[in-house]
Amino acid sequence: MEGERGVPNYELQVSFSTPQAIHEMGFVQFEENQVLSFLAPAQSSHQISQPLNAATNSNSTNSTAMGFGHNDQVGTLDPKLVNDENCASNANDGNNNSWWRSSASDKTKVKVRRKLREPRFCFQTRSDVDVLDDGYKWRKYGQKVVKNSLHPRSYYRCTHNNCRVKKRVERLSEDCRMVITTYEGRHNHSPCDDSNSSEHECFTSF
DNA sequence: CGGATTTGACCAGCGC
DNA sequence: GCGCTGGTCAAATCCG
Repeated sequence: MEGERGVPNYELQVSFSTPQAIHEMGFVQFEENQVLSFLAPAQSSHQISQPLNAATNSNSTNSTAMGFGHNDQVGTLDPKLVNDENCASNANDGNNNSWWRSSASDKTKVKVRRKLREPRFCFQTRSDVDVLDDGYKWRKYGQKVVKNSLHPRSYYRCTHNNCRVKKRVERLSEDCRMVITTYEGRHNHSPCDDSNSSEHECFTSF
């Protein structure tokens, strides 16, 4: 399903929380109240780096990958979530690499899991494929029909060891070609080279 | 056969 | 307290 590595024709909308930049670039506000996005010209996806620099020059340039460092959350999160992250991130760091599937089925771990919230970043893309080739390898671990959406939401995790980055992918009900990708967390590794496409160059430049 | 995906069940959080 | 919803788990299934 994740499969089609072919020639996706992305039209990128990257979500930021810098209203100024959004305004200047003619960004379009995205559904999550504090998450904003811009629309890059179709078939010229690489131009994304330009607005990205403008929007992210204050931080994240040393980010190893599109992990959107903790500093990058720039208000895309509601205070509660931020609070949770602050509380939970320490406990999260340095865990073993199989924190989500540790056969331990004790409820306490589940509880802890629920509290963990990483910085989130939203993309809105126009694409025929659900999963953008961002250079990372993802494993699908769930799919859910969400309310007010005609399309199911898919849940992915980065397959790299010790990397807990997750992403959600869903299509807009109003426009089934629009794909909303929400990244959660930060990659602690470089993108894998299993893709020779250049798309992930622009993604990883975040 | 091993890894990836699907899918139903379970659970926590939230609003009423 | 209860029901709804989103997020995750894990067994079953699929696929290369």
